[in-house]
Amino acid sequence: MHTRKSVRIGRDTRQRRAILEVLRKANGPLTPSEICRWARRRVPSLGIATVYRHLRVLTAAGLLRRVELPGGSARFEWGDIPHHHHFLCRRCTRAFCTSSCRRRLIEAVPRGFKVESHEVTLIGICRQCFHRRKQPRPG
Amino acid sequence: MHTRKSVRIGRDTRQRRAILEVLRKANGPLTPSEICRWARRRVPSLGIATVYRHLRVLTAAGLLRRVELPGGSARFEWGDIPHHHHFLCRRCTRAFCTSSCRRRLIEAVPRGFKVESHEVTLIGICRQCFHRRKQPRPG
DNA sequence: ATATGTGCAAACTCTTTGCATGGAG
DNA sequence: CTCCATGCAAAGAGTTTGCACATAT
Repeated sequence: MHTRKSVRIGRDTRQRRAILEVLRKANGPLTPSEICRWARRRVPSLGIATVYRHLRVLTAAGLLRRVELPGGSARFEWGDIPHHHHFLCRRCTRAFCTSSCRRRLIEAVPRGFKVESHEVTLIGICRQCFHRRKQPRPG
Repeated sequence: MHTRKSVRIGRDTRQRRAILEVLRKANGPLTPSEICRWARRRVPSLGIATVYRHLRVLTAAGLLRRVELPGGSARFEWGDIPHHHHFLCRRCTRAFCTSSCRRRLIEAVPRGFKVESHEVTLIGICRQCFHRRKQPRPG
């Protein structure tokens, strides 16, 4: 594990390794409870508070990125993947990464306002939900 | 007050009038607590639960629209204004309407996924926060 | 050995719900 | 007069914090 900026990210524990491995294998940003549910396969005693603590520290260090999509909890994804957007399934509420941002996004904003970043969320139905009746498990 | 679809929206009370008037005068979508705070100028006894109940009914009836922006509570705005996006001030967390969506927004999504709607949020600093030191009141 | 991490439970915030009373129709 | 709406309080969900014990370094 390497920190880019020599930022304090604390000790290398089983819990942290489990959390990072879940996120490394995910195909989109995950919520804290999703992360906890999956990481418990490796560390069954893992508490949700520990997940929140790691997510906060690792996000501050730049190793993870916080993604806020409409509707639910904040989600977390690997921090060094290039700029892109997300697809949020209205039915199962899972989020998926889209391909990178292709077009210049220029929105008129009032004079004097400073745009520092933007978030694009596409909302609809994912392929699995389109074909299935039951709500699939996250992951 | 006219309902478009003859949908049940319930009685015309002081509380409802106060909530709708706050939203009619707002320059952007407001959170339930912002709406409650402002509507209490007209109806001091107004409870937050009543605000939530009206917002749910009026949104279901199409009179209001629910706007989910990154970071906080859902926000509500008048339902019949044309398609547009929002500017969210990172500092005071107030949301403002931008001018309408000028460009076609085409994002590549995985095959089989159905895009039904999208949300664009621009994040940055609003003019007041850029010039002021203190967090301004919502509204 | 020592300082940090962990799990549990409690605190907190946001939102919803149950219930007795108030008020619109 | 009859329901529906209201306000309060309690119940739930999601997130944070305090504390005693466990553990990485």
